[in-house]
Amino acid sequence: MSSRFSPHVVPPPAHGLHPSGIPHPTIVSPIVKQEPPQPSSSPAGTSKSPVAVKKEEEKKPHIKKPLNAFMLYMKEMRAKVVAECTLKESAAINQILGRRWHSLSREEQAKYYELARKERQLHSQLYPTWSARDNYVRVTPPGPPAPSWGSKLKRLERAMDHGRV
DNA sequence: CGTCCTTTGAAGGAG
DNA sequence: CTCCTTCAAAGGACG
Repeated sequence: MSSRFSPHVVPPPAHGLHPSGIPHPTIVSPIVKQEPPQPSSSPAGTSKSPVAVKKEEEKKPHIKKPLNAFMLYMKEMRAKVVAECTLKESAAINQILGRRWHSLSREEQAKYYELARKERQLHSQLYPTWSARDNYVRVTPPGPPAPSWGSKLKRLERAMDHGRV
């Protein structure tokens, strides 16, 4: 199995572009938003270089985690569900998506599982050194909970539901 | 303008 | 190995 890939593997993604020429959505530039018009200052000074930054990780463009099967399913069906419902709240839509997910047949679910496999495999080939922890912002405090953790505790409360009944 | 709420899956981290 | 925690999408609601 390990020999599946040609020995000519080229780990260094010097080019952020996918071999197909299609950039991956996982690549998010650190600065995507164009700041609003600024009075005074030097508007002309900063000539907008259309090129330069676009999808290269010159710096560290917060590479997102690869989407799992359900997330991929959500991306496709969400628009449809929203079109049929007057709701737009993701929280409610996601509940419907989750329900519909159970309605899928094995082959249908398998389709998304395999698709997610490719996403992960592609992600790993584009960023072999990337780690899921790189996106971690919330960290579990090693010691006892500090008083500043009031809001964060809500997360822990949900976590309790998972392992605690 | 940031966080919540909500879903499942992945994966790291701790034990 | 098992169990726990965080992030992925994502859009109104809320502070």
